[in-house]
Amino acid sequence: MVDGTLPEQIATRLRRDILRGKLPPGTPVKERDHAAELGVSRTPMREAIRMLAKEGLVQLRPARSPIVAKPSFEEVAHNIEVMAALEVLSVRLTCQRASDPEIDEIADVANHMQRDYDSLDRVDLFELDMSFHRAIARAAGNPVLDETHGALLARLWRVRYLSASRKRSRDRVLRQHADIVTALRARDVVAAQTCVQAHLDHLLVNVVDVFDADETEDAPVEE
Amino acid sequence: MVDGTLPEQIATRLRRDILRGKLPPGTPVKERDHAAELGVSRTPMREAIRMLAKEGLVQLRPARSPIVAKPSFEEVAHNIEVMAALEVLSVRLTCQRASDPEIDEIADVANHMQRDYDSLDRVDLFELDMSFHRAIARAAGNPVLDETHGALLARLWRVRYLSASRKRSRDRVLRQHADIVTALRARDVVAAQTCVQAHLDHLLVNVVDVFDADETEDAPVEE
DNA sequence: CAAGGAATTTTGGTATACCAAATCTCGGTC
DNA sequence: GACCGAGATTTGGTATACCAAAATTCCTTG
Repeated sequence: MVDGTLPEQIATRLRRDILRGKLPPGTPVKERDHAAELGVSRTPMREAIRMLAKEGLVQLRPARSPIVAKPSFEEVAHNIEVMAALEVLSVRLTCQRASDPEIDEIADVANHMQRDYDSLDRVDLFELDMSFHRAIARAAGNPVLDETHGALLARLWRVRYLSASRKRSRDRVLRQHADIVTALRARDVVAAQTCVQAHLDHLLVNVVDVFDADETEDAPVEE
Repeated sequence: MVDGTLPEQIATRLRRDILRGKLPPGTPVKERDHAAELGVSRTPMREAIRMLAKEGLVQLRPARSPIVAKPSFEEVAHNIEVMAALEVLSVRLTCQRASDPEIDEIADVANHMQRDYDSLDRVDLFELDMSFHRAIARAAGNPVLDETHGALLARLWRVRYLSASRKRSRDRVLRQHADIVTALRARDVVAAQTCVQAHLDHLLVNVVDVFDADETEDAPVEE
């Protein structure tokens, strides 16, 4: 988890601060102040901010302080829509090209997640779920697909972090993961695509819940 | 075409040099030298190089000079594979959600291209073809899709630039564009997706030709 | 003459200082 | 009292200087 390059370390630090809520949406991210606070120069801080911008966590504005992004529901929905298309492509390619051991790697993640579901905390499980999706994208054997998918997945960090807190959908998530693995093993393209699409559709539903809860909470604040 | 920000100007300049062959693949891109040559500092040059890296034109290496990337056929094929998935998604969303005027914008590009095909030079036509694909991605009304697709399209600049020289496929390209527009107007999801997929499959075939010609030419050079 | 190591040079990484534009504030005027 | 403008301040953009790591080269030694 320890990154070598300084900008990445800074980005990791900022990312955590944003996700933990220490830097709420709308907060300006002034490169001078944050650089001084972390004891680094503006140059690597600048680069770190660009990274976060690429991930969609902060929003760059011309001749203006970048601010912590507050993704609207529409934006998140758009992200998921694209990600679904990429994962549907992934499972098709995986069914057609991947070797059995490569599919086993996906299965391993799913099994690990299922086995340790009760003993791990939310964040660990959240990381495992991300790993599952990454494994799917990687198994397709298309680096461009993997990279593009990874960029989108990174953008969903925050909202997925929130929706991971919901334990209600626990059984369904595990079941869907298992279904996907089964379909991949059977090389059943249609079934795999259907399962993946369903999985992400449910993610979208969870996101709707998160946003609903968030909005009813924000309403009285009159931002 | 005039950009305000200095890093973008530098990136544009470097991009042209790379595409024109002034900086052949494998050439190290030393930020010091190029910055001095352009009369700018290393800071914006640095940022420009990162941009080109994101576009896949140069390849960053840890503790090493970035070099001009030489995309292998596999990489290009992987790019096209992902782009096809995104455009298939695009036309589906466009059929389902776009307004008729939005579809008209796509048709305008296609018509413009067809009308002026003989009076424009290769580069202009190439730009128009890119515009057509961009228009498709934009009409879907999903900014994330548009942006992701745009990044991929940027990566194909070089190879598409080369394959645009081939006049053989002229009629087919125009016909396919027309077919896509027709399908979109009819809101025929299946037909539109089929047409788009076929269009990109043909692009891949053109790319194969380009690479074949390139390799038989490279062979005696013994790089 | 070859092989290994040390020093030099090259290169990217980082820090700092300067600049220009945009914002905010405060004072003056209508 | 409200509005407009000039100046001060804040902020990102850019240039430059310094540093540390890595590659190369040359000298020394077996």
